[in-house]
Amino acid sequence: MSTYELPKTYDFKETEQRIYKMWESGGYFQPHNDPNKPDFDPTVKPFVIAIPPPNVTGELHTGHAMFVSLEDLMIRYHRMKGYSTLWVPGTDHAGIATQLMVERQLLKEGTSREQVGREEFLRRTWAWKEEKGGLITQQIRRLGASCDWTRERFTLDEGLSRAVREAFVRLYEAGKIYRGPRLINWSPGLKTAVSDLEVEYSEEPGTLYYFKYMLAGSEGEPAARPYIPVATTRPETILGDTAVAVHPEDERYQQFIGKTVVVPILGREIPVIADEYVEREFGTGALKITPGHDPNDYEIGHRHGLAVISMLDKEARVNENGGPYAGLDRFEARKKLWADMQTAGLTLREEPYTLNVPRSQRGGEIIEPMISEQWFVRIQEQAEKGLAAVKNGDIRIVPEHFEKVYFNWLENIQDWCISRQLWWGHRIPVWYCADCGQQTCTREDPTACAHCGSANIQQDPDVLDTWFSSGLWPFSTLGWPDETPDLKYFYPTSYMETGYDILFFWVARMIMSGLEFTEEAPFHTVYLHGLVRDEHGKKMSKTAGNVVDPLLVMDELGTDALRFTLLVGSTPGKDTNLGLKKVEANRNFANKLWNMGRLVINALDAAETVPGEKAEWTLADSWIWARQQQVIRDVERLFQTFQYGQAGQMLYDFVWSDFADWYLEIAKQQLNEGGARAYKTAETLLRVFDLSLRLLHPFIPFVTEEIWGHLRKAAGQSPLAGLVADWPEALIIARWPEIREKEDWEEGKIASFEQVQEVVRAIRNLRAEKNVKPGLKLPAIIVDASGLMKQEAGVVAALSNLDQARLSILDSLDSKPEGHVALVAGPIEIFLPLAEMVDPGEERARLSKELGEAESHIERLEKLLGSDFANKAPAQLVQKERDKLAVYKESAEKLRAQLG
RNA sequence: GGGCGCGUAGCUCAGUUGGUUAGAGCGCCUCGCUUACACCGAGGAGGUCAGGGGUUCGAGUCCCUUCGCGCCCA
Repeated sequence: MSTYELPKTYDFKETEQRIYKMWESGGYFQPHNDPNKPDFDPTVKPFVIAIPPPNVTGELHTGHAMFVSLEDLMIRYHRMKGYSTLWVPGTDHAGIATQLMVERQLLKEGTSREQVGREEFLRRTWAWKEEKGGLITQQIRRLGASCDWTRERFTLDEGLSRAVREAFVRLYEAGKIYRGPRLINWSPGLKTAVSDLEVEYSEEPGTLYYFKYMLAGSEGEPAARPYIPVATTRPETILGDTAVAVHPEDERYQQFIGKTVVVPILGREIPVIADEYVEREFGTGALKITPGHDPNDYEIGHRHGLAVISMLDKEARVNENGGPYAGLDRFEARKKLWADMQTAGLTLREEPYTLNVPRSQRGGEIIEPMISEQWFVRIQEQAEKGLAAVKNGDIRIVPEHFEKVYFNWLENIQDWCISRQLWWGHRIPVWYCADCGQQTCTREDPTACAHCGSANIQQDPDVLDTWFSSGLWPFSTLGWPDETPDLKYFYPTSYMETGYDILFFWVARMIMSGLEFTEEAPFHTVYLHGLVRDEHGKKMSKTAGNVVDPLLVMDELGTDALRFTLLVGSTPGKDTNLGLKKVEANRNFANKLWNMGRLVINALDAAETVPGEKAEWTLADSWIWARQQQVIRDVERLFQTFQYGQAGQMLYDFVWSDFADWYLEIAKQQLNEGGARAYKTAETLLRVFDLSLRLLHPFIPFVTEEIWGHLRKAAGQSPLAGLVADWPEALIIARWPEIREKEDWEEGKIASFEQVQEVVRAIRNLRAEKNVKPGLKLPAIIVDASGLMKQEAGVVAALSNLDQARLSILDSLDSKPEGHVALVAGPIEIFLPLAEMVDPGEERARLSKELGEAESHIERLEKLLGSDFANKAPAQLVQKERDKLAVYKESAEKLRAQLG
């Protein structure tokens, strides 16, 4: 009979890799409707996500685990709904990170990139990428990611490089790109420009230095000469000062405006200007202006036509403009200059002050604002289009409040510095002619200057910001600029799912690039998830030692457990805390499902043959079915509103608290009855469990696929084979449960079953309270006029461990039976022969307490129903409260009778 | 300086368009290895939803305000 033996504990280690291989080799990750194949049907709707490409140098962290879990959930859900689903995977070349990696390696070998040369360096970097670059994609596979690996891309591969080239040339030709000296963020360690977004500001203790800007041309003793007191946090930049600014209405300095002052030590004369930017309350109210080394000063300098002096070189050492300090490091120069100024009597005082220090996101060195010759994209027009796309609803951001953040950034955007002084990346496709000095920018590498024909041309040495190529990702991965079948069918993509921390870095740039190059929004929905933090909400960091390694978690507790933990309890856009305890609980959930599967499979044996007569559904059958329909409706609604966490929680509760705790226990009884009842029960078990597995599959794909496979096989060999005949060969491509309209009978059955639950709980509660031996089957008298208890006697007896042979169910009872303890559950009374185990005083106290509770509810509800509530609240709601009141009144009456 | 978010059980967090007895996991207490599961089952304790005010028949949920914490932008 029993042909199916499954181990008692779900073995995820044995299962996960095998299942993943089965999926991948089965081709299930590829869209079922493929525009490159002859049977392509253009009317089938696609659902597409472009993966946020992880750094090719990267190793799996919880952020990856988060986005993979979410995107795989979205993808699997849509796949099951019948969309032609495509999830495009790939990696990002990560200019700085990768270059650093290889440079470190070279350093170990005692050489450097400069020594080996550009060509050799790139060869080594590619070699490194080929060798180690696949690691992250393997790790993403472990998470169960159902992306189409046959379409995997890399930002530096041939196709994507062509897309980058095309994009650059188009912008260049349209005059939307320019080269020039501007103030940018310079990383002296990496010796490259970095993006504003790659600079972090940290509050650090520092000093505010007060000193004298002496009025030019004044005579006499230095101590008596007029001066403007100025405060600065960076005295070394005095060497680059080109003005002193005061507020135009500041009475203290009125007489200085328009005059000139003398730069300490250097002796240059610079003007005193008036600008409203100056805060009169800060420092001395007079501000030194260094346009070459401060963004705000740069602005002011621009307004006033001031000279811009760069006083630092690429390694942040003082250059020839620093006079006697030339050659000194920026921090040494600070000390030396200040000391010299002290000697010269130009200093006033020093105060401790908290600085906002710009530091590189990578490496943490102090970033230097510097004037540098770089390439920029004119961003204004693109930004306006990007704003419009969200404002007019072409793109929706979830959660909505990030729209404001997005608007705010785009409204204040600066031209985008796209050149980087690196070697690893897309080289800027511009050649300079040594003869005529003109630039040549073409789609194919030129051999001669486009202007004078000279062969004496040289390519710009810089590469493009990595985000330039990432910005093209949603369409470059589909073949753009070619009008490939993939691009035509799958573009625009559907969702862009990523962390809110790269809303500006990436999402905004993709939107702008998409609109610029394809004239379409690259996706219609942006879903942003929060950061993954440790158990106590702290940011994970190596120094704090609280980093959770998703690979170790998967080793110990399984991929499904990790995924479910990340998905459930997290809310869009909000940070999530990841605690191992939670993962463990979800590991247990997977095991619970496994064992439910074992029970259901065993139950199939109970349905020996297809019975001749038909059995009606029992109350429990109707209840679990109605409950599940409710859950299907709710889950659908939650998916539509991106509330995946809640959907998962709801499924967890349904499966564990309703299906396992109640229905399975009742089903065991029904199976024991044999015949048509057992058959019908097995059928219900199979159907409800099947739907549960389908609903859970996007959350926990491995365990559901594994159990479902066993279920399908076992059912196929049973008399219930007809039920599984239309199941596909794998759960991953099974159909998502369809919503059915609520039918009239559902609410009534649910209410009746809840009445049964209440009676059972009341009896269990009393047994526990009075320490009745767990194994002891008690006789009982139940009084119920409705007929429900008579009908459900078997269920009540089994679940509350009553002796059914000694269970009498009466319509009414004139007086309380001797030697019994009374329980009241709404309109139903239960009498258990426990009087001898119970102290009468205690018993009265228990009943009085219950009566008190009922009476307080009655009072509350009568007051509520007597108020405006009855007139103003929806009728349905008022009726609900009236019904409740009736039940409490009935209970109270019964309890009063007991207390007699 | 501007903007955003958060404060719910001992801990970590959920909580639909406001609907009247606020949920989960872990932890804690009492029982129980009953042939799906001890990665389990049954029962229980534990909350003036940060404080104050307002709107409403009704507020954890909406508005104002105070306090505390966090993030983003300048």
